[in-house]
Amino acid sequence: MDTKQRILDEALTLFSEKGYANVYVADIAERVGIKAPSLYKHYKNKQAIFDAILEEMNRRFLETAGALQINGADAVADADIYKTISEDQLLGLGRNLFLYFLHDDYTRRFRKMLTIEQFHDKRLADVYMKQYADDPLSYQGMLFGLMVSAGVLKTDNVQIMTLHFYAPIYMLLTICDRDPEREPEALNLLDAHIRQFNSLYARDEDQVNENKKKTNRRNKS
Amino acid sequence: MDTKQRILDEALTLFSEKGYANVYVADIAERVGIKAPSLYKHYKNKQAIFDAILEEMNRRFLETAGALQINGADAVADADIYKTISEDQLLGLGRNLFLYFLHDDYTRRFRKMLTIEQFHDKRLADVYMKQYADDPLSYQGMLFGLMVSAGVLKTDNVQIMTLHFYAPIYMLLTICDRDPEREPEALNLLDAHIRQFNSLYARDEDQVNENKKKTNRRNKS
DNA sequence: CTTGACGGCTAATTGCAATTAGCCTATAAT
DNA sequence: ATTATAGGCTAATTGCAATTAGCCGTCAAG
Repeated sequence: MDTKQRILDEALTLFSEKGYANVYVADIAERVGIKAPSLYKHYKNKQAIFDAILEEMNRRFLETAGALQINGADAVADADIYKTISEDQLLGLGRNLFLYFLHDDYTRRFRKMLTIEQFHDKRLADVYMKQYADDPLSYQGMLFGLMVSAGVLKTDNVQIMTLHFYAPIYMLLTICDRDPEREPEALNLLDAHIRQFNSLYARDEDQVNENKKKTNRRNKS
Repeated sequence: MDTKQRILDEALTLFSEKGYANVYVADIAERVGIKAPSLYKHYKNKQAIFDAILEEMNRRFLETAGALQINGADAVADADIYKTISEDQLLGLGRNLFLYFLHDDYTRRFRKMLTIEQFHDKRLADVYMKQYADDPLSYQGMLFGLMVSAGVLKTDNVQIMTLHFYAPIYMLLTICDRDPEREPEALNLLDAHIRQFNSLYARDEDQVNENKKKTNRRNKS
């Protein structure tokens, strides 16, 4: 069937486990079920395989961008959600993000490969930073900005609040990447983190009620 | 002079920039100012150089353990410090940790090498985790535990509070490792993070005063 | 039915980089 | 003064892994 695609897939798996230099073209071929020279019918050379993976990753990334959701509802489309977000919804947001990053097969392998090869090629460092630092921070920063405007969360500095939300998620992710057995422990910490985050940043009760009234009024009109 | 040591030093620099597999024995030799075959007078083979770096790192790590200080005062020895710690001292703690990790030449190169090679060898993943996740969390957890007992900071969950303090530092560190030009930006975020952390977790003013009285009383007796 | 593109194979070839052989000098110990 | 050792060099050697050459079967288009 689609040998060309299978090559990319197996190559990504191997690169993510051992790094580009430690993977032999023959290894990739074997996994695909062909001999090494046959690979060259599909790709010019080993580097071309690597580059094709990068391209595909870039394509998928653009497709997926902004597709993260809160409990099935499209996050950006319905800004009203954030006016009454509950602790449970915040938990959902964090868990979705964490589990998507951790379990999505393509994402996970790709992240590991980036981690290994990032100092080899500045392009990769940039992709890594964008995908795991800048983009999540700016996306969530926007969400939290909405929540703060709505009075659901309270802070002087949304950027730092976002860092407080995301940095622990990022750190737990790097822990699980290195040692998958620690995932249960990480999930517990994740929940505890988000609950504590919520109680630190949630508006006072007065403000909650105030806000609910406003929302009700708006909904009636 | 001490060629054997210079080999380790140059090798570490190269490994941290390009990864073990992409560094040629001849590169290391050139940097040291000798020819490749001469290296074998000092080390059995390339792998032995790598292993020697690991050993040396382990030795230095044990030496340095617990040597982190708050503004020059030994952190662990004088637990009283934490009873009246100020925002500035907290800033000092965070900056010291961050700048030590980021600028200490040996630490920085070693961390980059670990990052690149961690999936190649489980030992390295373990060292990385210990050095950049578990140890900092448990060390700071202990400090924060003292501060909470002393009533300087307030929380239900010291472990999560520690994560809230350290995870952003860790994340900013990984950003600067990949792109040193972002260090000024990271330092600003670091300060803002710690100030916000302090205002989120600091005891109420009542409790401050309460605590100061107690401390004074204790000091007088 | 034949032809050409596709994709597979085996058997070279190539090229590089680690390592070894073997030699040479300086110096420190006997 | 002799000699052994440490540490450097040049010139092989080795070995592996990427790549190329060249062959073959299949199958779809004409």
